[in-house]
Amino acid sequence: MQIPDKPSIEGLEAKWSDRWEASNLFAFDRSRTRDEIFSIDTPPPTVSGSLHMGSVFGYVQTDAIARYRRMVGDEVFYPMGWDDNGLPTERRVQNFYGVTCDPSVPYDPGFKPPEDPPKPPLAISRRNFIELCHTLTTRDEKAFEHLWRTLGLSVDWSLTYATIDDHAQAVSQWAFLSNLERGQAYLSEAPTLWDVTFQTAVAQAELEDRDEVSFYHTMLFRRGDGAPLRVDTTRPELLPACVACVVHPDDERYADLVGTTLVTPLFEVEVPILTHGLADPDKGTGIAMVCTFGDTTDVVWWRELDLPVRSIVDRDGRLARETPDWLTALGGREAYAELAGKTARGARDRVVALMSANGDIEGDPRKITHAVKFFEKGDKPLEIVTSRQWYIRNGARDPELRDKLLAAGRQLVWHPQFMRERYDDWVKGLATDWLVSRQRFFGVPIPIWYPLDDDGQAVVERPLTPTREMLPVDPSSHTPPGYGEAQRGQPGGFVGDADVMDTWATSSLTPQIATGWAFDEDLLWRTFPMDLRPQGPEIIRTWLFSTVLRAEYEHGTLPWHHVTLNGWVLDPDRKKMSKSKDNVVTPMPLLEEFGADGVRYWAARGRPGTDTAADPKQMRVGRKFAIKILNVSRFVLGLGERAGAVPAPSELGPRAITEPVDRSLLLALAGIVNEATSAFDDFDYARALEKVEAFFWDVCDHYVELVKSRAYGATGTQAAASAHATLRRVLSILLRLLAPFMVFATEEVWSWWNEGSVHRTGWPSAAEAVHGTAEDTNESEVYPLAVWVLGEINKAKSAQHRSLRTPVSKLAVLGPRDHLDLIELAHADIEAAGSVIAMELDEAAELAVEVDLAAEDS
RNA sequence: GGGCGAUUAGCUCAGUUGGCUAGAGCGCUUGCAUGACGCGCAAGAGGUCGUAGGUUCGAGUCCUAUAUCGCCCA
Repeated sequence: MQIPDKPSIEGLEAKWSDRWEASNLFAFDRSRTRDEIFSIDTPPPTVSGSLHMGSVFGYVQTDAIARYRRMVGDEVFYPMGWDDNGLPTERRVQNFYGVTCDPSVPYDPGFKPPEDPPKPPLAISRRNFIELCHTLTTRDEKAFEHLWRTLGLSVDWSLTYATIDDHAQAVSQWAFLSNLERGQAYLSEAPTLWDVTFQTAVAQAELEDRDEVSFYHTMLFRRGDGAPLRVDTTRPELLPACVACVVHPDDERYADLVGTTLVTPLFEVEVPILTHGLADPDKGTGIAMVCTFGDTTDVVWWRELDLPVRSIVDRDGRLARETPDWLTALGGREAYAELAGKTARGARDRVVALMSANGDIEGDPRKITHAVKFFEKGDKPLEIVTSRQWYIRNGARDPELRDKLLAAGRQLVWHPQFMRERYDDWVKGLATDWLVSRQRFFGVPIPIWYPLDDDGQAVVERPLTPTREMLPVDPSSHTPPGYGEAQRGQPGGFVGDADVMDTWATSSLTPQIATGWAFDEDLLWRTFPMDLRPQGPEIIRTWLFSTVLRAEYEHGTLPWHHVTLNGWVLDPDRKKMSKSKDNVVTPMPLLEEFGADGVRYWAARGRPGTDTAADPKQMRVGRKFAIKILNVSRFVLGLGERAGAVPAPSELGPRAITEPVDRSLLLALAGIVNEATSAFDDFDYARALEKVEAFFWDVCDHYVELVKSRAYGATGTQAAASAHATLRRVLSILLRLLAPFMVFATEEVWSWWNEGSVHRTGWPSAAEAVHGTAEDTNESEVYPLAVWVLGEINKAKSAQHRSLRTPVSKLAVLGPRDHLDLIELAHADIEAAGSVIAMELDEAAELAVEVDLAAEDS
């Protein structure tokens, strides 16, 4: 046995993570069967994001659960993934290298990114761009893996996947094709929320409302009788796209105008006045112009009132260059020519100027603040354009499916339970099917081609699909079955769908990707449906929901049995961390300062679902805790090495435990084992840690002090042996109870006196704690009573500012007979620990202690 | 505007189905060189449990209202 003289936690992370890796300690044994396996659907972190404490927090909590499961005998399937496909990566590549993707630029096989990001950015080909994405994500993934290893996450690294890798692409495409075959995916030309900066469609789940300052302009429309009618709008530039005006059906001010028509100012287009319940009589003049499309309400009016499409905003956010053919009046065509090609904002200023000059605007613009829809990653308001996009049905328009999904949410066990409300709210609030196509580059291609008719027009109703063996495919470089590359773009040939899928369309399949669905059926049935999905609460509506949806489609089951939701990490001032506030705390310096166990301790103290501040003070507590584990272990294990009056460890069997104080402590330990176990079984790692930690410190501060003299042999070999055996048993059990949290300190200590890793030993049981000792529950109070008496002695010494070694010339313990009997059982330990010269027990109604200290200077 | 959560000692938080004088850590104060640890040990001060009602023999815990903060969604 090698016990260092001065144990230290420095360097334990590197030492043990290297050994664990070398010995494949956390390797998954895929020969085990489903009932023996606990499988975890680790949420792949977005590697293009920064490393911050939020990344650490939830993953540590999950790791604690994984380690517990492994110790109770489960074979833990615990893969890590990287979420690297999608817009965040594209954006990071653009900023990092100073490039933009221009699909019209030819591929340059020898391309090297510039040393310094150039301004303006360099336009590069799609293929070069994607290569840079791969380069950068590979690099980012290494940084993440290093962090995870330093933290001691017990994942099996051989199972690692990335959402852009070939396997994930194949799974994603295969699931999409399955959805298509079953009619769950469909192509539709419809008004689509469009981000003009990223030039892509976005889905409902990616929307964000932001308050924007805007201005109401009062425009004068002309009634049939020539009289003016005031219409308020915040978007006068959309006037050429006006297709109707609506008023509320109960609004008597306009009742007699309903059914008549108005002529728009400046452009002189005749539009009907219609009624609709969504027209708000209190907004502006109570009469709204309907444009295709200014906002989502316009889309509702357009659909429900059966209005024509008169679109003027192009996909780049500018007004169409060509003058629309529905503008027939000469003045209108001239006015439009001034707007063509302008941004929405520029066109607005110009159209207001033109109308003011014409007398078509009344009064001054009025400032208002209203909610405007944004793409969550964008910084310009969304436009609505009509385009052909792929959708997956999600229950928004299918009550039967919606009910199934709600039932699935009830079947899933949520930790904490109240989080389920957010899922229910989301499912009930779904307005549109899930738009999955994106007009971007670094993503999983939609695995579809379209035949071209004799005129070279795509026949979108008859998409061409690949076989499973072909996956993953890139329709822009692979050819559909039965066609040759020469037919690409030719009449009678084919054309590939140029779009990629939404990143969630792949991320929603992490259970299928990880467990080998469609490609490794043997692994699938051993690990699916998975046991646990840990994740953050902010992605219930996206990730969790879409994963439940895909599993419902593919398997008709839940993807997992349990979901744990971690809380937010707040900055030390309890504010939400975000890059814009510049209060993001990065983990590596903290790991260096407090050690992985210190940081893990902080994370594991965060209750499930509860927001927690990234508080270095808590990490310092964790660091001291880890050091204490080393030190107390050194004491316990060092006892056996002393020659002389104490027994060798090999002589310590269960029968060595003879002292009532020791048995009493072990009874308490048995209770702690039970509490920690049931807390863990309920995924409440924090409660388990709290209970065990409190007991650990109690043992260090009270039990050890109480029996220290006896352990050194002051009252004979047998009594010493009882203390040794008890201390060793308690240490062994506590190390295992703490192993899921303090992974490095416990492993280090374990290695001093055991073969193998503490992380592959069995979780302790209450029976083990009291094994071989008479379970006399009458004795359970011996230890706490003895600690209480010793505390009273200490109090007396402290009150007189005396050393704790000051002899007690006389100690009188007063109390009821049954209590005195129990205290008597610890008589010798109390005397030794309190330096008591004479101790007497006197019967009394109330428990009390009288302490006489020896004279000061003796 | 709707939903959910939080509100307990100066700070960060426990308090599991209502039951004893409401706990811990940090910080603070005062001490202590004891053969694991001074990154330690002992003792102490510090709270009308956001507010107002209600149920109950009994409420930090249950109910209602209200305030403040946070998150999610309109």
